[in-house]
Amino acid sequence: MYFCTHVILYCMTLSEENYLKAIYHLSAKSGIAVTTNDLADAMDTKASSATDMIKKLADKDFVNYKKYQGATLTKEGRLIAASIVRKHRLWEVFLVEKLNFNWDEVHEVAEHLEHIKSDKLIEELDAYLDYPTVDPHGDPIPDKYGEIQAGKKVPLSSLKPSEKGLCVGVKNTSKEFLQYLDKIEIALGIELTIIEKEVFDGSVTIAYKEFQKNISAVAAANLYVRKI
Amino acid sequence: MYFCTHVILYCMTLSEENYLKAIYHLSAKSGIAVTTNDLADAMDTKASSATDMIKKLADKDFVNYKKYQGATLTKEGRLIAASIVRKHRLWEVFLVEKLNFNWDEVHEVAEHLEHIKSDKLIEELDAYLDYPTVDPHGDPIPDKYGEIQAGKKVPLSSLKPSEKGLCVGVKNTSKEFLQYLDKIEIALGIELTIIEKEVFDGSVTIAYKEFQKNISAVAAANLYVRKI
DNA sequence: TTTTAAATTTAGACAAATCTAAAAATAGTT
DNA sequence: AACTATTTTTAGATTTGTCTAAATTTAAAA
Ligand SMILES: [Mn+2]
Ligand SMILES: [Mn+2]
Ligand SMILES: [Mn+2]
Ligand SMILES: [Mn+2]
Repeated sequence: MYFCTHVILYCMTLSEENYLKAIYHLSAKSGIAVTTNDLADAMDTKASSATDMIKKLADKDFVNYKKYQGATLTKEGRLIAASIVRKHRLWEVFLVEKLNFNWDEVHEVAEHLEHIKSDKLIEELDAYLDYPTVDPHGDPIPDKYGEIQAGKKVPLSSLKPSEKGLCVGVKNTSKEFLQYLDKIEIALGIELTIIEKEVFDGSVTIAYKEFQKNISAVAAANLYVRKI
Repeated sequence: MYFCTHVILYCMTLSEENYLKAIYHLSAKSGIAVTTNDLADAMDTKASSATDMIKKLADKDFVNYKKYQGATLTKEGRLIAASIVRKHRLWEVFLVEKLNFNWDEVHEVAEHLEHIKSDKLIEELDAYLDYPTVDPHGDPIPDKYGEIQAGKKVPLSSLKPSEKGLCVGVKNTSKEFLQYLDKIEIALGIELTIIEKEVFDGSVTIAYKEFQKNISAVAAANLYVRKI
């Protein structure tokens, strides 16, 4: 018995899946209905295109929509979106763990792999990877029911001097930031201790491994830790 | 340095790739130019659609085309088609070797995976699978230059009594035939000896493993062996 | 409250890939 | 060679996802 077979039967187009996923991510961030403009920005299209697609998704009962009021996911829409995110993140784990990809190289390929439709494929891949719970960027992998068990991660910038955190994820996943972290040898699973916070620019001095370094407020805000 | 980067830049559509692959398979079979009707049949579309696509591929210099004369691949078209077949067959190996798929389950998923565009992905996959030369059905995997080193396989039906063959592939790849082979415990790599050929219906009695069985002329014609 | 600005939707157009129906070319047959 | 049947191409229509430009609605400001 594999993941949401009853839903996959709806046989969505590539575009429908990508819009649904964008709505999923945007509404997770804001908590409220996703606006047409935000959706268009996220999808790199125009507002009129977003409106068209929202209507189509509403027709299929994947989103709730009232004119001028933005869109929210229905239970079914959320499940489909979560399954796409699940696939995306499992493939990212595969690429890093098995195929020697670096964590800054996986996203683009995963954008395509996430649309492959096969329940057996994704369940076998999950097993093959030994049921990972987070992807290479520390983002949680929804289970086959679309649920994520969130370890409550906080930005490093929220910690105070002498507090310790386990590095569990990144907010910004740009190549530039990931490569910066590589350069200063910060990776997921590393323990960080806050030494000092500079008042005037928010930069943070942290100790980890054998290092003690100062990172900018921007960097600290984009690195997630779990307090320990 | 990965496979035909200069070609992938052409950024083909899904449909273009599938037509090109169909022309590749059809022309390999017949040796001559692929007709519009044959192509339409293979693609499960109408002749008019095949004509349209042939024209588009000819515009892009992937096929040679003169009205009413059918289509042949250009060097560039053949390279792209071979790269898609290469990806298809490597993914089939992956699914069987790593994800516990049976050989009758892989084709449909591979039809989708073959369109994922990433040179690094496919080269790393190739290495991860230890550079296989044939897929789970015994079909050869083109190398990164589109070349296949064909082990000259012949249908089992062409062997005479007392001749031996190593089972290396199947012609018919339908679920039904593959499951039939599973049932009678014939798999790739098995040694077969012809005991007797029935004149009136062409059926063949073969010995393999601990068995001696009679298979139909149709089955024998669809099982490839390499004489030993 | 009126006016202005911003966000959203509608209307109409376009490219890609397909179809049906009709025309044109080729191949086969008398 | 002339006729017929088959194959192939063209013409015109349709669906999907996109766009621009214009109209409408909502939000903000005066
Ligand atoms: Mn990603
Ligand atoms: Mn990720
Ligand atoms: Mn196959
Ligand atoms: Mn195969």
